[in-house]
Amino acid sequence: MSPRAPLSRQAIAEAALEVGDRDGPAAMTMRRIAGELGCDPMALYRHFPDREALLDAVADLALAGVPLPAPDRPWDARLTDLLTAVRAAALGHPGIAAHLAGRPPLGTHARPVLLAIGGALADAGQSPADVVRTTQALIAYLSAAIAMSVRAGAPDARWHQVRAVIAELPGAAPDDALPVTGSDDQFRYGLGLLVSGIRAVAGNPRGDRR
Amino acid sequence: MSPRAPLSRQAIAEAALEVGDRDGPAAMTMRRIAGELGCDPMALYRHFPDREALLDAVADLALAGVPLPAPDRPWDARLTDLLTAVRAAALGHPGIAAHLAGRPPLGTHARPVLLAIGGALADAGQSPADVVRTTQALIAYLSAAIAMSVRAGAPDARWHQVRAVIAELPGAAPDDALPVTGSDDQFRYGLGLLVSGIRAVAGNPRGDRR
DNA sequence: ATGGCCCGGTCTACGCTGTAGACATGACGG
DNA sequence: CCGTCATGTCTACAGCGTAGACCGGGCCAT
Repeated sequence: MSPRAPLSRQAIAEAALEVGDRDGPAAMTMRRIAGELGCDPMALYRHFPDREALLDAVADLALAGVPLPAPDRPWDARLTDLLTAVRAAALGHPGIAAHLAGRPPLGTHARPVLLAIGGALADAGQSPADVVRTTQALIAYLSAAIAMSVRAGAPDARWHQVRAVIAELPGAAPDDALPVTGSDDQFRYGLGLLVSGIRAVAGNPRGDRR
Repeated sequence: MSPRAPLSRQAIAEAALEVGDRDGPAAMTMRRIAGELGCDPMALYRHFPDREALLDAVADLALAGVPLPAPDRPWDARLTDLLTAVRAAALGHPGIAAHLAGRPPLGTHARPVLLAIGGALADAGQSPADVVRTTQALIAYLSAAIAMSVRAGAPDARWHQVRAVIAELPGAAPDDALPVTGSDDQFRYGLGLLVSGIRAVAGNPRGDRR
């Protein structure tokens, strides 16, 4: 009696994201997603060529609504805000954070973010070639950092062992004085390293707008 | 007639790596690996609790034989060499590079590498807490950069689109003048950014040994 | 009005997956 | 000689992605 709204890429991706959010990335199967929507699994193939494409759409959807910084702020502030916002958006769906690591965001929602990053770097005085290089480096850091940041209780706690190994270095501090893997503190620090590196190479270190 | 050498974690991981190398990460199924070894699939479970554990061992194995730099060289040279060597080792098995991205290397073969990185950073004058932070940042960059570096013909060519998007920035150079995603050049550049950042923060910028 | 066509959704079925649980075998220690 | 244990095998199951045939209904040219 309720003939259900027609499917769409958007609606499917949303349902998939909800499933993944609730039960982890492995739960995002065609059958479970279809169940969430109350339709036949094969219906999904009318909108996506295969499961991989659907998962790409989910990753992209997770980036919807990332706020873009005002373009009149200094490039380094814009850069920091952008990457922080992307990470926050991804962590808003902790169940699929790991899923994002191997899946660079390139869809509709990700493009403006990517372009904003590039714009900030251009304002830092980088050449187009360096903008490409730096953007890729930032995305690399960002995506792996997101994967690290799944909460400690998540099924994949592998990353947290990095800390344990380093704690064995001679002269290391007591374990509980070390920063937690994937913490906000940890992320900001790494981001700060990259921004410092960019500043050291850039032609516009003061960060004025051009 | 040939009763086959007994299985072992090492032998199984090697077979799995060979399968993944040859036919891609999705081909590393319990049945295919067992087939490669000429044994029953269930035999693998006598040596690994489940498939995930086996794949962890594969990731670790890919890092076997990474050369450690001489400890009397400056910290930044050691750092650069280490990360470059890890990347080279991973790219020696291009079929599974993507597989490594979400799977930080923490096993037997990876530990000395991790400790060497930590040692270099300590020599750079970092506090133990900063060593942990920086190491994690480096590993984050490294693992995603490896995932980016699978050759362009690989099944997962997603990363290469980053370049295309950035090429649309106003004033960008012609597409073929931009660095190739995941190239050696690209990797070195990002690594250089991080090292510059470390140097800017470090207490021992000249890189002398302590 | 009518015939054709296509779009979106459904159904069935196939080959493959990870792995639980029972069983065989052979080595070893008492 | 018997029990115990480690190792490898076999069978079986639930679940997976998806190919291919089918079906209703809306659209459009005639």
